Amino acid sequence: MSNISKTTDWREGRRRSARDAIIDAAWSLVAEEGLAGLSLRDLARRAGITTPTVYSYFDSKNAIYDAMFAQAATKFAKRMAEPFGDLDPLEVLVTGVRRFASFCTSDPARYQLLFQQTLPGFEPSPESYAPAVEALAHARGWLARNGITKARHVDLWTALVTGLVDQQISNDAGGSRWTRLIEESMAMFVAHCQPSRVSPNRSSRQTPRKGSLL
Amino acid sequence: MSNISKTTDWREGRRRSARDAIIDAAWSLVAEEGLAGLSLRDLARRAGITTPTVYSYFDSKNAIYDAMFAQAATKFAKRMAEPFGDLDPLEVLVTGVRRFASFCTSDPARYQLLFQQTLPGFEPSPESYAPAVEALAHARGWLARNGITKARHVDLWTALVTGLVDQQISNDAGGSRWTRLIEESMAMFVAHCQPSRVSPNRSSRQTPRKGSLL
DNA sequence: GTCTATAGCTGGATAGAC
DNA sequence: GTCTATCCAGCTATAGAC
Repeated sequence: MSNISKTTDWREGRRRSARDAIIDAAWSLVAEEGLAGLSLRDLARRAGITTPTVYSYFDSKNAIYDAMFAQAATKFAKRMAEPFGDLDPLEVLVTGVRRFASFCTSDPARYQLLFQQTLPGFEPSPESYAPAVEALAHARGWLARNGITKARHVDLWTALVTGLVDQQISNDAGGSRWTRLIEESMAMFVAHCQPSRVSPNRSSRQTPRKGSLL
Repeated sequence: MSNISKTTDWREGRRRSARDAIIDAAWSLVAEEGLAGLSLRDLARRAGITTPTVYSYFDSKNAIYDAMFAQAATKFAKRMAEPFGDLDPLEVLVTGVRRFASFCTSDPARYQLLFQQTLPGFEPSPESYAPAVEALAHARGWLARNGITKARHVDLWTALVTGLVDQQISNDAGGSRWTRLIEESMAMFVAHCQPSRVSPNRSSRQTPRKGSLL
């Protein structure tokens, strides 16, 4: 099918892993200096190359941030898409939120890049952004399994979940003061959205699904 | 009581208003350029002075941030301390959270400075920080009026409230997509904390108050 | 592709005249 | 207190040899 020679593939592969090595160095740097503290000098030094060499792989500093965003969004999507096995709807929701929280708290700089728009002058390209929306569609699926499809309730859920994660990262880094509230808060939330629910099956959907996933 | 001459008072007043003018210029700048985009050159230009003159009022750039923090924290404390008139406990809570959200969303840069620890290399001095904790004590009072005093519930409440505000600022600036959920979310929260409550009075406190306010 | 060298700019902060 | 002039450090990005 392809007429690309083995040599070209090989070079492409090398180029790719060199790019990845730079991105890896970038992540380790922002973990220490903060997301905004990324300088191309330090980055080059840590990657074992010089500043101009960085420019042979990335057009600009923002292109580096964009590659970091794309990598993070892809990992995020994969993590959210992992199957749950045989769990009932509420357990799916709780486990999913735990996953989300674990993903976020394990690397605050990554969380800041992905979910807080706080980097001056940077916004991700549509290609980099795409996996992130895909991942959020999964979250909607978790809610839908609990019969929760109203936009108002989805918004309330995003506020609750991001609030827990945000407080955890900002005020108890490394601990579990807020993440341990996940189960209780999800029970509260589901009980609020399904006031008359008796059994945890899908019998009493509040709104008909249109074209939503799951 | 004081032996300070009128002249000295006058000069002190002038010095003070000059400081205030610089801080005002700083707020208008960060509203446009973002909190991290504050440069002393631009600040001086906007304040109608030159860079060295800024240094005759503030020792460093961080001292300017600290003065901004102090001013914001003081305004915050005053806003939170305003009386509520004759409201029942739940109305007090809802009104208080609305106040908090209104304060936060009306100036995102101020919110970022006060509540998100995102400025590289800056942390407020204890003096500047003091009014902020005072204000949070008021919030505890709103909760206590609803019989909510458990640390776990207070944490859940802070996550919920900051999550709503955060989503509002990040994803619907200028709108009300999340702030309009305040009443519903507070009802959900209070119902969860007071599962057996029948009437909205203070009859069924869950935990005895120790030395808490109100 | 990788280097040395450096351009070009902006930042915070200071010296010293007035 | 306010200015002009300037220092020095850091940054992104590029030119050009190899």
